Amino acid sequence: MSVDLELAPKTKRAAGQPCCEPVVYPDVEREQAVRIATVAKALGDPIRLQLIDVLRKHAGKVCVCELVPLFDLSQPTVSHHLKVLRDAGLVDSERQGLWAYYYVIPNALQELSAWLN
Amino acid sequence: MSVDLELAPKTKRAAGQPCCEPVVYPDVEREQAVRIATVAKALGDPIRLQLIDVLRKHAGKVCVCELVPLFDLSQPTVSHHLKVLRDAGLVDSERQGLWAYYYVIPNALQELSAWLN
DNA sequence: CGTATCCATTGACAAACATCACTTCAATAG
DNA sequence: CTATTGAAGTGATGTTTGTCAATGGATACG
Repeated sequence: MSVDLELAPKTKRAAGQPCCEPVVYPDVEREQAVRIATVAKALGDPIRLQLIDVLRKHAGKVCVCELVPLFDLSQPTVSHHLKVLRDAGLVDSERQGLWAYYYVIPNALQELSAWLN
Repeated sequence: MSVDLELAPKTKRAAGQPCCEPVVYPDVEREQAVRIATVAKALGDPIRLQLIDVLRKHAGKVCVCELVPLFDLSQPTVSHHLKVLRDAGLVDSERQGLWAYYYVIPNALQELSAWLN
């Protein structure tokens, strides 16, 4: 992110004076923040976090029919969470006949991870 | 997380047979998932992500009056986001006279970061 | 005192979200 | 072709979220 803002000095001031200098926020940072926050938001549900966890641990493609019984949720609800993860760019799926196999998109978590470290 | 589940083999099967073996989901994992998802959820808004970013970059305590002008938001809204971050255990604040200074709680992001890596 | 300032809280409201029952679609089996 | 099955889509519903205007509480200043 590298928000290189010179924040105003944190000193007390006389009444009537403005607290801080006006600060301009760079738009570039904002776009990156939106991207990272989108990923974080998708992970911000325990079910989805566990879905990603299972998919990552399995290191391959996992059938939806194996994912549904892991949770105490209806099949459409699990399907909905998978769609949220797909819309956020974290997973993708592949159909083989009746079955649908999901997998984590490589490096999808990288920008968030890099920002955290 | 280490979800050590033996997922059912992803082989096709005859009609009338159940798709997967019943799988039990361990409760311990669930609690950790809830904790990590709580942190991720708090970061799942661009404003809050930028707030955390500024607080981390500044490596100290930052006055609210310096944070508000960074965003095109009303002061109560910024205050609300700071409260969400505090409720999630990511930041804490300290009052000095009229001013309130926020800072990132050390290691608050560690469990999420560790899970991602 | 009285007034100004910083910040949090409240109330309100539209938008987004999580969930389920129901339905639809595609593909396979018989 | 028909019936069955896996998975996605729809509609409805109750909850949560993001935002602001208005208010309140505490502190500093004169």
